[in-house]
Amino acid sequence: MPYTIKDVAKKANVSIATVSRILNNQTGYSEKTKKKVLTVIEELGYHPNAVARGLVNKRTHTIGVLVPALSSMFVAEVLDGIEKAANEAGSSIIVCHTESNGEKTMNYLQLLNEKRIDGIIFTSGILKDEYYEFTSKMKIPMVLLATLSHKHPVPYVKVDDYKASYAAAEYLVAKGHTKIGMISGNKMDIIAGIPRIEGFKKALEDHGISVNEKNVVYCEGFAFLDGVEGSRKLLEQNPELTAIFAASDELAIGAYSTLYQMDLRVPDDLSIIGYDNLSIAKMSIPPLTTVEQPLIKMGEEAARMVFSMLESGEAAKSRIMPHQMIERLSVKEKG
Amino acid sequence: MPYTIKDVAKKANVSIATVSRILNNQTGYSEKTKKKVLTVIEELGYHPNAVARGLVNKRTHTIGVLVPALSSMFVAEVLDGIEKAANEAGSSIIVCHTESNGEKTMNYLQLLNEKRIDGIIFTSGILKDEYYEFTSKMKIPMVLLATLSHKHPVPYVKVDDYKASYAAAEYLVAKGHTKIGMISGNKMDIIAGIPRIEGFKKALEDHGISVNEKNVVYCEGFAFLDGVEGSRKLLEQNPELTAIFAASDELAIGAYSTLYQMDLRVPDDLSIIGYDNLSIAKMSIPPLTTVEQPLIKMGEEAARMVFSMLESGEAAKSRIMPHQMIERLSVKEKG
DNA sequence: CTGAAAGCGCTAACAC
DNA sequence: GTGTTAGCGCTTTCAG
Repeated sequence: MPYTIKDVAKKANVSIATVSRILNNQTGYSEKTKKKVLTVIEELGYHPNAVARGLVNKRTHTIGVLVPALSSMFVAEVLDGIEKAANEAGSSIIVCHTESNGEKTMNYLQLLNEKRIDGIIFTSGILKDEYYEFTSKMKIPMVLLATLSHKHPVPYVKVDDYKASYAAAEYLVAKGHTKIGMISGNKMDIIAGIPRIEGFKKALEDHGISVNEKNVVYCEGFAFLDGVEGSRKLLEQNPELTAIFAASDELAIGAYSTLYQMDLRVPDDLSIIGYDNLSIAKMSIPPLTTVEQPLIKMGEEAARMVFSMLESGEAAKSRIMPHQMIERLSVKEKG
Repeated sequence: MPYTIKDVAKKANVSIATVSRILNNQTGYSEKTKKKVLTVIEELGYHPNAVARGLVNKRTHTIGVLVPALSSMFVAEVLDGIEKAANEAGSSIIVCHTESNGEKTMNYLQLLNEKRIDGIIFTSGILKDEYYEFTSKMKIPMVLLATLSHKHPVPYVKVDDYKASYAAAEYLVAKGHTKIGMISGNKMDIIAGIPRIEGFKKALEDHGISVNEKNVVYCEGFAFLDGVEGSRKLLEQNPELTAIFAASDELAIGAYSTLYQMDLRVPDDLSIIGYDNLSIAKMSIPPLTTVEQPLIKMGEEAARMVFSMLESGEAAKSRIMPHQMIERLSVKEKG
């Protein structure tokens, strides 16, 4: 049984109020009693009970983080940033693995609500109406990470997918490519799907390259396997491509695999550019040129936004984080 | 302001005690009042405050997970399993990123202590004396994951590193290799370092292959960069190797990179076998043959052990999880 | 079957 | 400066 504030008070011959004041370094006690109390605390190895504190303060110093998948490198990096910033702010994170499943998500939201967490970070996925309604009833700060909502007024931190994709496509064009294909994620995905496809198309158009529907292939998601299938399909329907833009690094690495099986070399036979700059990007052979999303920083930023909202009581304003071209060896200058 | 049990009681014309009984489905109320109370709860959208509950029950339904690095695929998978099992048991996880740093770890332990978490999972790293002393004072279940302690009586769940490495080396031998090198992790690491080295050496010896110190190279850690450097060094000091055992998949992928730069082909010029079976193993080119640690299952198991200790009050017994050879294409039959 | 009341460990008026 | 006391929202005796 851990010691309580009462034990400290008794042993130091003061009231619990005094101990509390010293603990929260408020005013209203002499240097002398402070010293005495601190000594007792030290002796006892006393530490305040955060649960009790939470009950009275209505602050648990814990935030909830909802992620779609835990064993993805994307999520891992984002979590890294969130955890870091949370820790600096004296808070902990509870991570919830939603599998992008509506029911699971609602259950987690319920759980987080009961635990009276201070804020929520909702990562990459669609913010459904029911989520929004529930969380807005909770009246705690929420921020969207690597996603956004056109419908609900929730601040977000993300990269500009449209522009980043535009940049990727333009990079390929600048390297002399004109027959460029794209392996995209889900075309129903309003966040990471459509904008990247549009950005890609627009860049080609702006450079006088006509885009045929045969130039882009739509996958289920953004995973490795989608990439191996997607690239196969893309190459079948359009064998003359010299460069491919993959909407995620995993997709790109998937493409590496099928190209290898087709006995095609990157970048000699085909150039590839990815999106994300996950750790696999530099581990692959050849190292993958890609558009970086500053995932760790984005996580930090999202967490900081939650804390600032908590303090100010005002809605934070959304942040578009800068993307960046990371040039490695998977794109070859053409001609 | 969320509704409280009082609001429910008042609206249902019963006492809070009755509401509490119904909430915890105990006995001592009529079907009729139960129905009435449940209706009110529904109408109000009432949900009990877990913080208040935690204060009286001394159970927060939260466990703390200490991990050395967050953006590692190894940790991501293990977390996946832990989260899953915790969720099934109705608990949440607070993840703490220690960076294998003693001070940070102690701070986290302190924090977790104040938050009155129900149990701890300590993942891959050395359980220092000070950690043990602190946690044993907390008097809550702790289990070690992918690590163990010879000194302190803490249950663990892990693979048998010695045997798994033995198996890896033996596999190479069975494929006809006799000039086999190893890229090991830190040789000071009593958990993941030494046993793997010993298992490797023993396998070779048992098959009549003498092991020279030139056959193994010691790295700082188990990361990609260690692998690129380690393999370079290994090949320099012993150019006639035909196969390499890397003590982690990341180390193996690092080796892929330097081999590629040296214009050596896997597996034609050199066979490679890894350890872990992370998701990169199947994404690499060629797909990596490796010894699997069932990371997700290990995470689940660790969590379940914590909960069973919580219920029974007794120490769980440690579990050695089975490793498994995953044959892919990075090892070539020789001769 | 049901309610009153004490108490979990702490904070925050409010007194002195 | 310091102590007393009333909660925070809930569970749990103990009466009835």
